[in-house]
Amino acid sequence: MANDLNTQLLKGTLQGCLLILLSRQKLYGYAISEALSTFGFADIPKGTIYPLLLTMEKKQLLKSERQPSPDGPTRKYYVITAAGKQARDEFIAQWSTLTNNVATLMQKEALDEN
Amino acid sequence: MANDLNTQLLKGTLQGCLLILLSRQKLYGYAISEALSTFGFADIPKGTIYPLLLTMEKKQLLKSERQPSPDGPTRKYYVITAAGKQARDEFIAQWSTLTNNVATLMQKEALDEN
DNA sequence: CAGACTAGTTTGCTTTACAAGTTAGCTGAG
DNA sequence: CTCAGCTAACTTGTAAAGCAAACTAGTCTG
Repeated sequence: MANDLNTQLLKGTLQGCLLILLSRQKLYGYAISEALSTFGFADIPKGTIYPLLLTMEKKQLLKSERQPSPDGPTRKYYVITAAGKQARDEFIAQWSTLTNNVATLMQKEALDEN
Repeated sequence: MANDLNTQLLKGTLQGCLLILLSRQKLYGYAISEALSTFGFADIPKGTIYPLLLTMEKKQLLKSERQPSPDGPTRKYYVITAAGKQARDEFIAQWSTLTNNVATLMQKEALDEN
């Protein structure tokens, strides 16, 4: 329980994370959802990840290639595009700004104990 | 331009920031929007902040007191409640988890240079 | 009085996460 | 052969949150 990631906090972040993940290697949706959990994003539902990948493809941040799988239906691999790399770098810059702002806010504010 | 904070990245974060801000002192909406800009959250629109405060009051994370202002209409000061402090602590925990996850992801992934 | 500033509210739009359900291929147990 | 269980992807509909824009109103200065 405790630290389940609030659905709202994820917004916007997830797309950035996918761009970073796909920077190194092409992956298909099912593998992405497994990879994310190794980074602490436990159980991001497939109802979240697949539609997001489709949207990103429409925005031309990703392109896709179908390849047969040894264990089941055809896989759809996603590859990052030049526009995707640019979006990734913008995400990193914005993320850095945001975390700095929040860190400052948390430092400056003496929190009441209870 | 460059680092204007993406609207999506803010989601969920803003409520946590307000809880932290209001942990130390009661503030009214107009002052909050000015205080936020000193923490790097430049120009969060009033169309964002006022509705959020009302929602948080409905959720009983905040309560409000009206006090006359020397410079204009009556101010509505917001005070954090016990439930608000609990929500604040949960936000801090979740925020910490999220930033750790993203940091790990960014480290592990060697980013292509362009 | 007019304009600028302070202060708060409301309406409607857009994006995004997600639950839930659907389709479909493969493998191994019985 | 059949069925369960896993792999793999897509679709529909809903809710939350940020925000633009418009509106109401009080105060202060020129």
